[in-house]
Amino acid sequence: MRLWHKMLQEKASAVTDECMSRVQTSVETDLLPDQSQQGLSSASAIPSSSEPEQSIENIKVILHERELWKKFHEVGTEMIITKAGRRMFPSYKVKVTRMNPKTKYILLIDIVPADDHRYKFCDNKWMVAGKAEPAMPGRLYVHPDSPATGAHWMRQLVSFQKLKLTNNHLDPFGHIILNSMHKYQPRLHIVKADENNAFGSKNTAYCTHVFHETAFISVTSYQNHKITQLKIENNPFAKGFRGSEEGDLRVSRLQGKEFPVISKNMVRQRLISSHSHLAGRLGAGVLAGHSQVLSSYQYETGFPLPNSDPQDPTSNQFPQSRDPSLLYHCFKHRDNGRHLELGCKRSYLETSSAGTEEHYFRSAPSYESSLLSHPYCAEGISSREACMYGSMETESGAGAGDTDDMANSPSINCNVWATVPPYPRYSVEGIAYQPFTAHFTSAATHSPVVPHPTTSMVPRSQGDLGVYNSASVQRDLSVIHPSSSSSSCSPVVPGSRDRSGHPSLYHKKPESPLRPHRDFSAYPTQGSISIRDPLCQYQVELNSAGSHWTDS
DNA sequence: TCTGCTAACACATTTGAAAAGG
DNA sequence: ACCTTTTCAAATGTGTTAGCAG
Repeated sequence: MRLWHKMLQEKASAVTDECMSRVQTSVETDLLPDQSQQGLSSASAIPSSSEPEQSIENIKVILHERELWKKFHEVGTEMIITKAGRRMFPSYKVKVTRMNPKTKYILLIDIVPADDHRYKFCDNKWMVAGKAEPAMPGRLYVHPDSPATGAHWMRQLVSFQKLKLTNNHLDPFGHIILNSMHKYQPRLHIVKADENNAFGSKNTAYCTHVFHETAFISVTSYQNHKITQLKIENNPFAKGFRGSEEGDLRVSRLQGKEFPVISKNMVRQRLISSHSHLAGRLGAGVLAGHSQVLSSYQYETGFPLPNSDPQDPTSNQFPQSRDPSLLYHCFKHRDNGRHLELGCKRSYLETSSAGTEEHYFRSAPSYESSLLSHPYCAEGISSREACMYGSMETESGAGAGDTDDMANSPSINCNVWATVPPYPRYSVEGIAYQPFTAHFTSAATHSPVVPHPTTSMVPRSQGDLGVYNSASVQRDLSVIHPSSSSSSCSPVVPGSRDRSGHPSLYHKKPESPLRPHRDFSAYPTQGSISIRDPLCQYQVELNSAGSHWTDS
């Protein structure tokens, strides 16, 4: 952690003292009564007296369908990840207010590890099963409407429902890559577009909002039957699995039987439930109790109750990004009873430790700064689908669990776009921000990690998808703070320029129209990235020594 | 044997183009 | 000719399941 802190300081070296002094690090969970009644969770930054009323830290974000999220969260949200990519459900939707109606903003989401553990579903509970796998490339999902004016964002719900999760490390579609059986925390970033409708320059202000009820464990198949039932009950696409009250009639219908059939998963779940339930209450006679439990649907929740605060911030210290390579993508895209073993070391609940929101906010490092250290340009964006930015950059030597340094870190939360490489040892080379279809070879030259899809690989235009890998996303944004919701913001640091003299690393021409349907593309502009070609994927490799997730 | 992953499957919803109507 | 509404097929999203692999 000390190394991590040092690196942050190095990163901040390019930032003026004035900038540092103006850093807005404190954020506040703000759940308004009326919003609570609406089932909305809001997160807003503490307003800065020196900032205009509609400055970025005043933006309020309300999580849509918060009650539904809480339902899942109380049971232990699981999100299916597949090779082809799977949507999240509940989908991430927010209501944004207090934006400057005329200012243009870019909304994006990233999903960062919530801790450095690998989990397994044991005894109907999520338990730590070991150390986490190396983090996947930290991709960002940029809302397809970005950039858009505050009036646009506030007009209606902002939906990220088309965000997809995958476990394919070589995913060519720009989906967010996750490891199965790991816990993750989605985060929303609101970035103020600069004068060029871009962000990435030093003077880019942004804020980050985290709703802890959106945390989830990624799985390739559902582990907790309660989650399955919640999904079936609430997801329209799963209506086909809604049977009668028993919920199994469809299964029997599919199998041409006249009686309900208990699926394997349900049997597993019920056995697990009965095992734990009876073991706890009866201590014996498990077999005798099975039939009763099978019919009574008594399940134990795998996640701790809300009050137990499984997303405790102090439990979320974990190494940051692990892979040195940085990738930019942008291309168009059409869019068991076996768990009864008792070898679990400690429960998922136990991995959390007590912590306060105050602690979280005060100790929050500047993990956003590097997220924004890579260029984004929405020029030419014309896709209804989102752009995704990802990073495979990693940090070696950064350890998990060093909470003290984190808590004691002074104003390192300088939320401005880095104008120099986040870390001296990293450098962007071999700029490959070229239309994928036209510069395949060139891009491939610089990107040995992610395969370069040809146009033939791209499904028909169900969605135009841009993928951007943001350096340091994993590294600097990985520590999740478990308040009911939280946010952190930054002020604008005016007058800054990137190394190439451009006002920003990512930019969009001011005249670029805002359309409902957009195509995303990116192109290099002397070290900056912009988006132009709807059928492209861009990759940039950071020149950095390989790093590994270490415990140091 | 245990555990996790994948592909195929059936069903429901969404999407978008074509047809119909005003 | 233009616009709106309706229709319908294809695409997409979903959980389940059997089988495979380490």
